[in-house]
Amino acid sequence: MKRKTTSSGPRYAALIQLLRTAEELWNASRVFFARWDLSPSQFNLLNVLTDFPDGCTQSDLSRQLIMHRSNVTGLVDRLEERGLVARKENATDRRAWLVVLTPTARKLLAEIYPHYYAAAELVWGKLPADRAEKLLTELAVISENATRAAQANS
Amino acid sequence: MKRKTTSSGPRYAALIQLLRTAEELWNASRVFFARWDLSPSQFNLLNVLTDFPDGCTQSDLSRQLIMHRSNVTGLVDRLEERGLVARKENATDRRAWLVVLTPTARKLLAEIYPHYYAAAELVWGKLPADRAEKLLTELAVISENATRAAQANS
DNA sequence: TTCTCAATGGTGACATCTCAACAATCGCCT
DNA sequence: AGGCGATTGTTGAGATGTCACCATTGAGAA
Repeated sequence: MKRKTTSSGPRYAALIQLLRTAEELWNASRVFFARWDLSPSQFNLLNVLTDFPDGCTQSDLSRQLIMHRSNVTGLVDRLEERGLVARKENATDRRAWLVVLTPTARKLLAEIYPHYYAAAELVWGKLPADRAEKLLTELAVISENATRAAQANS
Repeated sequence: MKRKTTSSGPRYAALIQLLRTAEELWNASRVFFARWDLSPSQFNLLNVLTDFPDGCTQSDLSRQLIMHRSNVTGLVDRLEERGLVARKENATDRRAWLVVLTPTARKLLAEIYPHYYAAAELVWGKLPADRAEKLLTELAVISENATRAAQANS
């Protein structure tokens, strides 16, 4: 398995490494939530719902989770089958459902959160809070740049 | 749409933001490569292959791309249909294919790379090289921590 | 040599995601 | 009131990803 050494620009290589790291983070979260038989997307959905005690439209959910509406359908379907979520009829808008957490889901989340907090501590490790904040700020800028660069037509 | 204010630990919130940013980066790369009708995974596969002029086993590819072997099958299938990749027989190991780039793929990559380099410049923006390097180092540590934290059973 | 164990690639089942198209409904404008 | 464009959720096609299982092949131990 011979391997050539690449002589690409450093920023190009760094970008690839950045994407790689992003992927690993996501994979780690997938492994983490597998303990409760949840996917990261499922947990994110439940987590978002805790902020909306009165329920949340599927379209709202799709915006919060940055995913396509059609994807929310199946996600809610499976969570509903497991009894973690319920679709309530919406009196003011007969097109839209109101998705709400069930007590079962609240119990499950209460069990998960302490582990998640602990994991967050482990993930950030000894990195001081101000460094972590700076890292997040820089990452946010980079992410915006990436979104803009992706659509540039040059 | 009433929204409660969450009072979770800052590191927990920061972790969620980190994952969110990682997702946005990945999405941006998806938009970017759509111009050439490629998915990020397809580009990554082709890009890895440029480092292996003599070809590469599908298992090797799966390790390089950090994905399951069975996923490489379909990925190579579709790239082969498009004439970007070829499966050569392997004399020394009759189980394994040797996946190689076609001239068409090399031409396509030669067209993409300048755009990719330019995009990398845009993505990193004014961030000085030493800051970028530090960010990547910290991210790598975080990623390792995440992988470890995901498997912790406490 | 033969036997056993590991590695390779393929398949099927399934979750997750996108996109395009669709019917139902809403809301606004005339 | 009527009409029209936008929004909502669903569906189907298809790519991407995991996992478990399988037959074939390789490689080393008995």
